Amino acid sequence: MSEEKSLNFLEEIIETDLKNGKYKQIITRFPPEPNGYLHMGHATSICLNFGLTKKYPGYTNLRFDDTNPVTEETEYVDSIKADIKWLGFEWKHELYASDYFDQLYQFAVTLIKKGLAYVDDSTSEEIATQKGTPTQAGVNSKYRDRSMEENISLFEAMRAGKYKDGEKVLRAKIDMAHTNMLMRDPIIYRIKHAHHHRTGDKWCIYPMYDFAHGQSDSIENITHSICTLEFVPHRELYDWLIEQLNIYPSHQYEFARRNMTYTVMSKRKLLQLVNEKHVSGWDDPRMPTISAMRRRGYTPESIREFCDRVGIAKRENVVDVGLLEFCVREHLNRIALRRMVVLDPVKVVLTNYNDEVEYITSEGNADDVNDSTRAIPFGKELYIEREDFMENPPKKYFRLFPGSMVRLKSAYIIQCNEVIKDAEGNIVELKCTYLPESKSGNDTSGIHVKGTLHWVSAAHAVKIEVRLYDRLFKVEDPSNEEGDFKEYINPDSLQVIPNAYAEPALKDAKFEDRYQFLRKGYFCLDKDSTTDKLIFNRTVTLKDAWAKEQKK
RNA sequence: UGGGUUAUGGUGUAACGGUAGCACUACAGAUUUUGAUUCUGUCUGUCUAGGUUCGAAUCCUAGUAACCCAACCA
Repeated sequence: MSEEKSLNFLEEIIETDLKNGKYKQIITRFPPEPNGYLHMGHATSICLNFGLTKKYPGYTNLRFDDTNPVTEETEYVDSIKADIKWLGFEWKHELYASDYFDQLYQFAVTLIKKGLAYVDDSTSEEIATQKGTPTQAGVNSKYRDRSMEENISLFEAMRAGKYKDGEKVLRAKIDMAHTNMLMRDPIIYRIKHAHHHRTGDKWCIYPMYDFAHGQSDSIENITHSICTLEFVPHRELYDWLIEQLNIYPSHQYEFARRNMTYTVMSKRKLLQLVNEKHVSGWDDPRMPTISAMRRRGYTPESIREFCDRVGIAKRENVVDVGLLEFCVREHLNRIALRRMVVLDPVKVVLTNYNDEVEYITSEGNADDVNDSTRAIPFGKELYIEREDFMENPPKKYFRLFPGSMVRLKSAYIIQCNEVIKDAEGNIVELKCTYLPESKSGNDTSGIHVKGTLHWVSAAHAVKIEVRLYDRLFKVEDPSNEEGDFKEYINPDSLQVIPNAYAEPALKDAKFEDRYQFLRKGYFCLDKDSTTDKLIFNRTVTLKDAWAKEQKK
């Protein structure tokens, strides 16, 4: 039953820690900075951090890393909370690094008193020069040897607002010749006369990441502080500060960030796409943000499944977006209601059908026992998909062509007899006959056809708008290409079909429902819909063996 | 000319000195009133070179490659 699934490296560490009695429970945290929307990379981290404390005893905090008032906003706080909840996770405590500003200030004072921090008057450029390079040792600042008393009073003056932005900083006193650049007297406090989204104007000095993150972890007794690989060099400083401050020893562990093909996954790049209007906003359905994927019709289940299948490790990776699509198809196939919509219509007239309207029944979802069937109007005039008819079909084409027979889904078998064209030679109508004895459910015709088409009764068709999305970029790894990543944006990533023909049942579409437009893909209602005009987003296409066959 | 991290099929991830497995993809086939779903099968892999060992993806040595580090960002 419970065939054992292998553990990832973090689960191994945790199981060892639990087994050794190092911890009775584990505490993790998800630490977003509220300066942007969450994306699939964050989803990985969320599933990891919250998933770990679902699997093992303990809990996970949500902590906003809000130490830079210039870039952070409440709008982002709200969106982040909504996204985590939507993904299906619950945090134990909602916390903010800014909750700890008083405590962090005291930590800084402690460091100064121990002779391990000093106020530096150097300019930003001077400090950068002092740092040296990865291959050259840095040099000490001329302010490095100020007395403890002087440092204390200068730091108090910084806090009191006596200085302008950039005039002074507080630096840890470690080693300017250290091989780890981060240990070369890192800046731990800077002056920013800026309004903070939570603390308002109480502070004009703010701690840097390195002097906030680890300390916040420690205050919250985080046992496993999980972050991405680029923070590996920070771990030495993280540990050094905890040791010097003699506070609860949280530990940092790093895993490789998640990348996906045909998209970009950095907040900076996503912000550019939004600001430069390459997309309509953070929740444009083509974006890899959680809010965009929600709007597009992805389910939390499918995203969690994706994260689970990909797993975590420490090596660079670019996951095939096809796996994400597989996961969402797998879930949607189970839950989506089947409906028929013709995106690019061509009219079919059944010459031997009378003028009455007949209602045929069809299943909403064959896999769902609770789902009821629905009645669909059928009549003399119908629409089918233009690509489902060819005058001169290639081999293996088993849709409609002159003389051929196909089944109309849940209805009758029809045969094409005549093609009507306009002056320009465009096909405007197909005259067909239907086989009365071939009705679905009691077909006595004895005829087997290879093709089954979706259709909509012309007299009952409901006009809807359909938005088809394709990958946002033309290349697998836009960040790794020559030049700017925006040069590789796919110009055809959005295709709007203003007037698709839908069966009447779709008039009652609900936002929370998922639909499969037969043979066309999975769709959901978009928030731009009005009562006059329903708008549907294509979440993902169906697998298309015919399209593949044609490429050969 | 520094420090750190990582190398397993096309992609992602297992194997913890003992048969290189799983999933996605690709390909072939069966079923199908969705060319969907479902089912079956096939292909492709241990960065390189040495060494230790009865036996190495795993241990040792030497290379190679990729990524990260010089923001008063996180």
